[in-house]
Order: sequence, then structure tokens, then C-alpha cells
Amino acid sequence: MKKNYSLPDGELEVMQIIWQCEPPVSRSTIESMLNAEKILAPSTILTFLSRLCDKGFLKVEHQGRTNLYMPLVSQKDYLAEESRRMLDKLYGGSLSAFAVALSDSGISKDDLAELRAMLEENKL
Amino acid sequence: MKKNYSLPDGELEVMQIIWQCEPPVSRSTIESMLNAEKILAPSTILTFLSRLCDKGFLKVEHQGRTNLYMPLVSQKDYLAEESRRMLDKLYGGSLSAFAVALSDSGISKDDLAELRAMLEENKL
DNA sequence: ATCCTTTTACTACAATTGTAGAATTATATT
DNA sequence: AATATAATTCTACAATTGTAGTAAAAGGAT
Repeated sequence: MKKNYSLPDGELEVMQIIWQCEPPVSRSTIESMLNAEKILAPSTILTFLSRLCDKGFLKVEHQGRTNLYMPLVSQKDYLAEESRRMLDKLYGGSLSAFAVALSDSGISKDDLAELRAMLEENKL
Repeated sequence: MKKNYSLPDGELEVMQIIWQCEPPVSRSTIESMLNAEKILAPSTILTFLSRLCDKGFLKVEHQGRTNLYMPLVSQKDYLAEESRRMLDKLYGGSLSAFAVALSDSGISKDDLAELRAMLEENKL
């Protein structure tokens, strides 16, 4: 049940789908949403789901032959922690250093404008 | 020699030390700089170094009993790529979404001020 | 020339991750 | 009730990663 910890890509993708759905989600729903991007065997997705349960990210509810999954960690919390971890690891915690690095790989004008707007409205 | 790819933590820490040194660096130098934070056996560091060579991040030059390592990928390039990868994975590429998430986990006033200044001077 | 020391190269191993086949179980169908 | 269907659980396996012991090699000291 440990939290505070980075998910590997496969598990993260599953979480992201669950976060964008209404709470109890079945494997088959996840599978169809994932299939937009990649095809995975049912058992592969179930492996991810069960690992996410072990890690305390999901709770499962058995309904006869079907399992329904619910998130125990919010997307907001996860992203906040994960982003900070990354910022610390790569830039010693400096958001502006991060922004500079990004500008080397291209940021959209729109995104910059949005960032500026948020700063000006003290939304950060 | 594949590039464009995320380094695991251990290897990244070694790269970060190499980047902050003058080019040809020996294992022992890296070891002493690392020791400020963590203690690793010499062979552990050599394993990281040799993996980094395999991955095309470093070039090695044998000097009798000693090896000297030089980066083949710049810190700037690596950070730009890695940051974008992360931003895409977590936020669909939106820097402002990232900034919002961070504000949930605390950004320093100073860092915000710096970011604002850079935006105002069109440094991004 | 021999032996000690330092450094590297080789080998190893457990944990994590991506991926899925096979076995099992439970529901639906006839 | 027997059987086909669909879902899950178990088991497996290769690649990657963190970590380091041990063997080998090369330079320095005597």
C-alpha cells in the first residue's frame, strides 16, 4: 500500500484512462479505450490492473465474473507529486529552468500565452 | 548507438556529474563527487559508465589502467528531449497544465518571479 | 623480477516492467 | 443440466535496472 511513487508507463496509461472515466471501470472498457492507441491482450491489461491494486492506486470490486476498478489516488495528487519528482531530479526544482529547456524543443505560442495569463492573474 | 531515450536514475546521476565537469572524467572523480550523496561500489559506477557507453551517451578512452569518459550527448539536448517526453506523457504537451500541477505541490515565489521575468522579456 | 595496489572487466543476481499463454471460474445459452 | 463464452487468475519469460563480488590486468614499489 505504499504511495508516493512513480508508475511505469504501462500502468500510468491505464490510470490515465481510469481517471478520465466515471469511477467504476471494467477491464473491457479500459481495453476499448486503450485500443485507440495500442492493442494489448486482456491478460496484459489485467496484469497492470492487479499491479495497480497491489501498489494501492486502485481498489477492485468483484461482480461475479467481472471486476470493477476505482482509483484510490487522484490524478491531481499523482501529477503534482510526479511533476515535482521530475523537476527536482532534472532541474533541482526550478520551474523556470524547465521552461527554458522546453523552449529548446519548442513550446506553442498558445501555451506560452496561457502561462503568461495565469501568472498575471496570480493563478499559480 | 540509439539516442532519444530516457535514462534510468542511476545512469542519469552519473551523466549529470559528467556534465558538470570538464570533459574527460575518470571513474574515481565521479565516485568522489557522487559520494557527497550516496556511496556506491566502484564496480557499480563502472557498470553505469559502461551502459552509458553502450547507449551512445559516452565515449571512453583507455589510458593504461584508467578510463576517461566524455559525453556524446549534451545536457541541454538531453534535458530538452526528456522534458518534452515527460510533458507529453503527463500533460499532453501543455506547459501551463504542468505549471498548475506544480502549484499544487508548491513552487517558490522566487521561481515564479523568475518565470514571469522570462516571459516578460520574451526569453521563452 | 616479484609482489602489492588500483582499476577495470566479467559475472551474477534480485526486483521491476512489458507482455501474454494457459488454467480456472462464472455466466449465458440451449 | 451440459456446454459454449467471456472474464479472471496464475504462471512465465525476456529485458532493464540497481548493485556489487570476483577475476584479470596494468602500473608502481622494492
